Amino acid sequence: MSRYYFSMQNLDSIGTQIRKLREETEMPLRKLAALLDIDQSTLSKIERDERRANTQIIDQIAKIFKADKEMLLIAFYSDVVAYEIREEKTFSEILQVAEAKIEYQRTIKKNVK
Amino acid sequence: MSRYYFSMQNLDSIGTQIRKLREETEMPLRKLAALLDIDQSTLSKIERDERRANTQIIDQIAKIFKADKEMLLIAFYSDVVAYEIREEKTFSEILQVAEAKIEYQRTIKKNVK
DNA sequence: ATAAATTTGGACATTATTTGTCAAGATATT
DNA sequence: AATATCTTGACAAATAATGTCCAAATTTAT
Repeated sequence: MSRYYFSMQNLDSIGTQIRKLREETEMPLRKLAALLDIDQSTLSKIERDERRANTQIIDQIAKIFKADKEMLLIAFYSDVVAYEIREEKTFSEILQVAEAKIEYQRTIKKNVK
Repeated sequence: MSRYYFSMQNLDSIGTQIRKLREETEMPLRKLAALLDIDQSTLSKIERDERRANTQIIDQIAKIFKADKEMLLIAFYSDVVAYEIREEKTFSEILQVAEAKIEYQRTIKKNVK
């Protein structure tokens, strides 16, 4: 159902979600960093939202913990978006217009094909 | 009324909006660039969405053309956001979660004060 | 309580991205 | 055709992101 993520939405940052997945399986940060082929200090910072993850890491995390990749990507991108406009009092309007723009751009693309 | 921007929403990019404002007053690009203290080639690129504007430029544009600064800022930020997630099929969920996160972060801030 | 394992913080070099600037080419206007 | 306007691409400089290391701090196990 299309409102699944809306009703079940998880407001944890992507970093917190990664940390929770890792801790649920009692995997040391050091080991997960090795699996992801990144420095452990980098992973530490990602889990505490001091550094950005990226989609490649999200992808691997989903596989390693058999987690819902789409949900993780939503967490990741919503962090990025929220960070960008968090200080704007019109954040809600900004998001509405952004959505309309994306939809609009897609209808154009379809008609061009 | 709070849904003003929603119903009146302008889906032109910030670049297009700047160009329209400039052309309405028949001001040469060269001259506007001088007022903004940027290179004319940079302004040309901003108007065609090849380079990003910034809030300082938006601010000056609003003053120069006596335009609605808030509307321009919405156009600017919505461009940024739309660009970031335009390829994601879950863009709508991403925006919903981003909004919820910002609201959530603000309630926290208020309670901490 | 101490040792061992784990996580964090900060410095630094490397790489990538953004920004400013210029000059020549293209387009439009007079 | 000359002039004014705008666009394009190249390049350097500034800024930001990323990778890497290691020591300090914290947590866990013995």
